[in-house]
Amino acid sequence: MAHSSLREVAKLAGVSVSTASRALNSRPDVNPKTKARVLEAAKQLGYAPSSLAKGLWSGQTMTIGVVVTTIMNPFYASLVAGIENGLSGEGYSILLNSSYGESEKEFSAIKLLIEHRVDGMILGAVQTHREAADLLTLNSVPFVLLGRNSPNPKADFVAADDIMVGELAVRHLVEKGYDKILFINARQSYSAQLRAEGFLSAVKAHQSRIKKHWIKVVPGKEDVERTLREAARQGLDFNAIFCFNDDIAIEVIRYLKSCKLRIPDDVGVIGVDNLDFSAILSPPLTTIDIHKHEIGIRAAEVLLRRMEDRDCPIQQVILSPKLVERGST
Amino acid sequence: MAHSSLREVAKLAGVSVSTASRALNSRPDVNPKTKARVLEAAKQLGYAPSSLAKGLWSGQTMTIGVVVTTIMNPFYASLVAGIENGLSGEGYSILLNSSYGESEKEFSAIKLLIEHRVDGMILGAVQTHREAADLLTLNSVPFVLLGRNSPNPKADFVAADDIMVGELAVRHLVEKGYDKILFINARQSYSAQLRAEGFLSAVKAHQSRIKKHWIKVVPGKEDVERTLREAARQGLDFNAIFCFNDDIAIEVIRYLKSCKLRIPDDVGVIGVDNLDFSAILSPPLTTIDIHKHEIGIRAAEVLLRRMEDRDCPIQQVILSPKLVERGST
DNA sequence: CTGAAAGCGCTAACAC
DNA sequence: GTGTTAGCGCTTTCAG
Repeated sequence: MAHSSLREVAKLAGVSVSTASRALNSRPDVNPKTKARVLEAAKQLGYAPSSLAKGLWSGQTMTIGVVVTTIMNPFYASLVAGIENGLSGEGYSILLNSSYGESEKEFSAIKLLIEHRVDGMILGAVQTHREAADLLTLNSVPFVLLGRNSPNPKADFVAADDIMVGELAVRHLVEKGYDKILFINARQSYSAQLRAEGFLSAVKAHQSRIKKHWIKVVPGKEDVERTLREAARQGLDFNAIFCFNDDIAIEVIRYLKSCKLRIPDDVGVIGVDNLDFSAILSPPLTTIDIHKHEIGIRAAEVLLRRMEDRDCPIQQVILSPKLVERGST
Repeated sequence: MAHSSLREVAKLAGVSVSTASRALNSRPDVNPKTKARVLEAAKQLGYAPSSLAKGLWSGQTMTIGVVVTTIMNPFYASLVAGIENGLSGEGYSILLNSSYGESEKEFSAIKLLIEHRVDGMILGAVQTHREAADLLTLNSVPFVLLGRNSPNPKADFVAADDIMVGELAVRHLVEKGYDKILFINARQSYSAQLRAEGFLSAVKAHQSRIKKHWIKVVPGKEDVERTLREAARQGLDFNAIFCFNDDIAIEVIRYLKSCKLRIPDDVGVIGVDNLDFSAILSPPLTTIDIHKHEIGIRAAEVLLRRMEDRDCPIQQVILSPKLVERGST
């Protein structure tokens, strides 16, 4: 026995489909007795109204598409949880797709979501495929970017203030007396670019108290150790490392420990993201909290606003990061 | 400008809807030139076929509903990622809903998913509401349970061998020379019950080498410290703690450290789940890996099998856990 | 208060 | 090869 339709409910209740529909939607103009009969029939059949048919009619599916790199990454998991918090209260469900950081997959994910007629989308920032952007506008699907993905996006987005992230890190390290700073940055993302900008401008601002600084880019966290070995070979005598995120910071700490370097005495380490486990490392990791969960919540809010008024002014929310000082600096 | 329909594509290409449909679905019986014209029109309009209409017709939505406690929990995040891995290759998308461990929310999530006409569901184990189960069977929606939720489930499930989890922990602790073992268990879940069973049977099997043992139940990880304080007050002189999961193990370690107890010398600690951060704690946490990601993948496989043959025999996959020995024991 | 009928976008017979 | 039409499940005018 498959899903039962409104027709079957109506038949069982001995009324017409339209009456059944009215009853189930609690319309005022229906005899209480009839209504009761319909409700009873529905319950008996385990009737669940088809969102498909409803959506086809109303043009609303009550689903929101979400594309992130991968939910395995606790950072994105928090983000998605935030989105859910902001959304499920309004009756929306999340249609989840992963891009695994590949622009190609991101494109097909977006396409798929459009086909599913999601009412809106929240897009974790890969460099969005040109074709994807076209599709989005041609179908005029409301969407919000997680993190700005270009210097001057003409779309709604919610992001951390990445320039400030770079600045905060440097300022903190300087205050702690470190004067030879290595920044291990991630590759590619616009976020990374902005953090480098913030890093450099802060270095300049504090130039009297900073002897040396370097920026090294790693493709992934697997490459951290190799990069640090190289740095050693090149004679980089850093006494502090600013890591693009906590994931990288872990690798850094692991390597430094294996070199018998003491943290924070010989080398200070600071990360970004404030992941749950950061607090329980030893030493506990100093990090910059960019409010990942909050970003998700705000993204949901922005999207809802956009959905309700597609012509409202562009919404660009930039959240200020916060330093969380712990034992590693 | 909203979504364009097949009719608009057809009009722009100067053909009928059926021809357009055939062209877009690469049917053999359509003139190559016509097809090209249709494809061009579709591209120009950014046409994306409506899954709603398709689903209404075909009875398939190519979506799978997933209900877990919360994606914030890295354990469930891994699970969901595993599910996605096993599913997205087949063209399915995931409709995600959280239960936050509340039976009430779980019920509405299931109901919502049925309304969305998901082709199948994967359910993280809360004690599934009676009404929910009825709805599931009445609508004959294929589903798979994550973790068995009762002694003798008549449904497909994929779960860790929880009895063995309990046994492995005890055996390992005994081999390491610990002889006074405290088991900090979780509340309510059937999993917890089975682990306790395994724990007790192993204690019995090794009774010559175990002096004392206790089981304490904690409602949540926030209650760990209080529970350990109580234990101390009661004079429990354990020298090893088996924790229901790594999350709890962290709290335990934190507390033990604050008491200046040395791990693993004064007290051994073992957890369950092998979360990513377990390896980087200090000391690194000995844990039991129940293959969370694998569980997700297998659940996807089982569901696909069930969907393709709704009458195939009940599938109950039980994965053997594996001890991961590290510094905490 | 209730029923009949049209239509949302699509596919698959069935004609031509 | 291509067009016409019915119908998937629902809501909503429009008639009674």
